[in-house]
Amino acid sequence: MAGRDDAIWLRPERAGVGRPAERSRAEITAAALALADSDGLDAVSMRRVAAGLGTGPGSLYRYVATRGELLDMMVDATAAEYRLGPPTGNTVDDLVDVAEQARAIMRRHPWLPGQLTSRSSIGPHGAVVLEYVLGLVADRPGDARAKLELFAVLMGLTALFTQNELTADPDAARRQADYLTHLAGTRDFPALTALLAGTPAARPPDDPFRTVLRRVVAGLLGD
Amino acid sequence: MAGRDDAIWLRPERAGVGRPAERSRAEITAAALALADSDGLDAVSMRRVAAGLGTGPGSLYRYVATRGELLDMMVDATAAEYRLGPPTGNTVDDLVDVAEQARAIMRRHPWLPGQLTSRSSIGPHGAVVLEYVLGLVADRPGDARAKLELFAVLMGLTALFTQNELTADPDAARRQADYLTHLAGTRDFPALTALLAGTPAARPPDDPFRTVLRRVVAGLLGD
DNA sequence: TCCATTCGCAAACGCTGTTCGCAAATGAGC
DNA sequence: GCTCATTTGCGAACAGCGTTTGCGAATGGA
Repeated sequence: MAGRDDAIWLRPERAGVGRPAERSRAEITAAALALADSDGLDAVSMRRVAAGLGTGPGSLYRYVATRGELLDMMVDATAAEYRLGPPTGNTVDDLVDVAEQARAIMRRHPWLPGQLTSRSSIGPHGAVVLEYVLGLVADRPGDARAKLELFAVLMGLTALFTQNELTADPDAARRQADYLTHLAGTRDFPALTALLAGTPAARPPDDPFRTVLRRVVAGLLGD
Repeated sequence: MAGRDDAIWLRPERAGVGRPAERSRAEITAAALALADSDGLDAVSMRRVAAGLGTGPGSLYRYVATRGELLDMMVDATAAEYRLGPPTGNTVDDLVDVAEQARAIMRRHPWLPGQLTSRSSIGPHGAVVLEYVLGLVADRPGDARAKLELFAVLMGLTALFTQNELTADPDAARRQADYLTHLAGTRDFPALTALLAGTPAARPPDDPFRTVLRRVVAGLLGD
């Protein structure tokens, strides 16, 4: 009965009785994380993770009910990398700082943005970040739904931005660029043609992420 | 030699020589789409799609180089559902209208948001939408990178919102809620506790999607 | 009619997540 | 120190997946 209908965070890691486990959730999570960071998320199969730990795939199910739970644990583990100091008092600055830390973490783990946009599970470490953000906007107006939405948009938008600049598959990007330039050769896409004809923009003046995010956050706060 | 290194949109659908194909890309896409709409995206396996067409899985590879290309075709097919009339002249309004249509389309195809945030392939129908949006901001400042980013954020954010309100897996949502209320019972999460203790907000005053999106779009346009 | 070319299809390959049954290991109670 | 309920480790297996391959059948131009 490994797979309960409770969240994995509510299930006790070790039973007080019987033969003690030889491994821990943290150990398995670390192995999966290393695999994902080096070889991509597809490399995180139960077999590969188990092999990295010197065991069989079936054994992992003593620690985890499903592969999805393992992914949830990986995501939550990255949330431990935040360094959340005391707030400055400027709510927008503090929120943008959280987002900037999020982006730095996502850059260290290129598979993370995709997980944050699809899966939205919060574990012990993620809860600390959520609590911090909720504390930042505690004295602001807005109901629970609005504040949780702020958190979701903050993280989601950061994930979208980071995912765009990482462009996981360079081959797919090239195919896409080929097709768009092909369309620009026709007469049916004048705006696209004009866009691609423009100079390649020698260098972006400054990071659009900060400025866009400032505006979005300010907008969400109702300023 | 079905799998070339060109995008599927650049590969001719039918060869001019030899035995003519019995099916078409559109036919296969329609079958896959129906399967996804009714049984979810996981139901779109090469075997199931093929079975729906009364053939074997291997036969599909005469039309498509990979399953990913089939998914790309499904996504592009949904882009045909946009109704893009002449712009009103108010750029923000027109952009928000596109996003609102996107949300309506995503609601009809619950698997779409997830695809739009992960996969970002543009086909013939998607290109029409892109062209329309680029036309809306043609006379605005900003280089190509900024405008393509605007398009990506517009669609991505809409997908995030829609995905949040669809909450694909109700079981996972319950597990998540259980855990958060559990945390609210401890003393380490005062902001979260306060949030969940608040009244359940009888009814949201108006759709947050419109207002949030207006602000984000305005922010991206530099207003 | 010939023939290059394409298509349909059945079989197979390697991989996946997950389940199951049983032997081994453990600590509590006697 | 032994018993025994309980848990763990693990090998084997299952069903399903995406994809490849080889070959007979179908086609239209020469």
